[in-house]
Amino acid sequence: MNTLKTPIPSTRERILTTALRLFNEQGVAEVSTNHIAAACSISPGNLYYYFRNKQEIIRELFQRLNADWENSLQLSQSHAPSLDDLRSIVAANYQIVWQYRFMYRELVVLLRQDAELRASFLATRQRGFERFRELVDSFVAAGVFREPDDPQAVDELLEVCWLLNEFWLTYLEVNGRRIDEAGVQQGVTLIFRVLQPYLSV
Amino acid sequence: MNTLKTPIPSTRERILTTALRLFNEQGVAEVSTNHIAAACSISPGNLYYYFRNKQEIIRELFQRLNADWENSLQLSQSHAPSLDDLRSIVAANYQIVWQYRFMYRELVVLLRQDAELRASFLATRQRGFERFRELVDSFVAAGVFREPDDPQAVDELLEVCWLLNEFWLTYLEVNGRRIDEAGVQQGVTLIFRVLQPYLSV
DNA sequence: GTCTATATAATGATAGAC
DNA sequence: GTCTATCATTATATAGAC
Repeated sequence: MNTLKTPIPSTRERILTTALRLFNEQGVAEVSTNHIAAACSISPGNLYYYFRNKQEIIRELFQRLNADWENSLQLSQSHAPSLDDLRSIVAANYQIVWQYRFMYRELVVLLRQDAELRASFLATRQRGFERFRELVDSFVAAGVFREPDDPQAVDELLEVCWLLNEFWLTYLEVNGRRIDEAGVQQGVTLIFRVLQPYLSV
Repeated sequence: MNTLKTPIPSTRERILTTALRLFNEQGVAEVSTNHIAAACSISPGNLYYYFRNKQEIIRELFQRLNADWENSLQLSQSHAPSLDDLRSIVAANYQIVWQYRFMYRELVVLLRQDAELRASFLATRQRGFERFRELVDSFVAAGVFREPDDPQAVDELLEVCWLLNEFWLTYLEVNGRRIDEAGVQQGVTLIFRVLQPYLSV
């Protein structure tokens, strides 16, 4: 019955979820393969049966991040988006960023170490950004978003919002703030604060 | 004559500037005390004559960051600040962040490892933020900045600008953009883009 | 102050038994 | 699949000669 309701995670799966948790809690450099194995209650050798090295674990976690993004992008393809849709899309983005927060904390170093990982991450991220742009464009078309005089303005506002999405939770962590639903909501509020002067509501 | 024009830096000084450069280039975990010593063309043992360990080097670099901030705060105490003053203050902030960019890239992990370092960094940063707030308040008083209806708005806008100041250059690095004067200027532009709807100019 | 030599520990990783 | 045993490598750090 356990098999049906809560399937026992495979060893491989436990390694990945444990690694993600430890990386999020302590940072990549602070967590060795030995630590991960110990936290999984398996031997160090066993870990290497599933992954050739630590980098491969990181790479797989990045692939899951990418998959979650792709998934989230699918879901947000509603055709007559409202500001509430924007609100929930932004909140969903924050959730993903939080789930894989160690990556966003250490992006520069992690991407520099692995060209392949860098390429796939940036590609997915680019798609997300463009989806976000389409969303705002549709608001402009619908008159919800008043187009600014300066044609560069929309691009710049988009970039600010995207940066907030990626770094707001890190910023909260730096401040020593416990991250909870309220923290995420505050991040949503900030993005709407930036856009607010252009919203005709 | 060399002594007068460009004094030969002490070994201690060379260790610090070399460590800063390597950390900025490669990240903290990637650079060992051996690497630093080699880049200074001194023996590993000699490095330990000046610093008890790697953490002490990092801590000293943080102290220099703090000193640069304090210094910058002094300079920005002009009494009838204009928007151009704001512009140059923001640009100066970006310069400091860039000079010590490894810290801003890895803030969460670095601060967690050292409570003392964390306390002093957050204290200085808090002062900088409050100085920034005073600046904006003075603009409100002078009528340059139109106070928004929502009383929370100013706080939120300030927080967005501060976050931009701390993370914009990291964001550029993630994008693989070479950081130059233009990149910094773009960061200044973004902050003014956020504030622009409230400026009566 | 600076070096060489070395101690100690941790890490990433592999081989082979079960 | 999982473990034990083991290794090569690297990193931090110290002792003592010069």
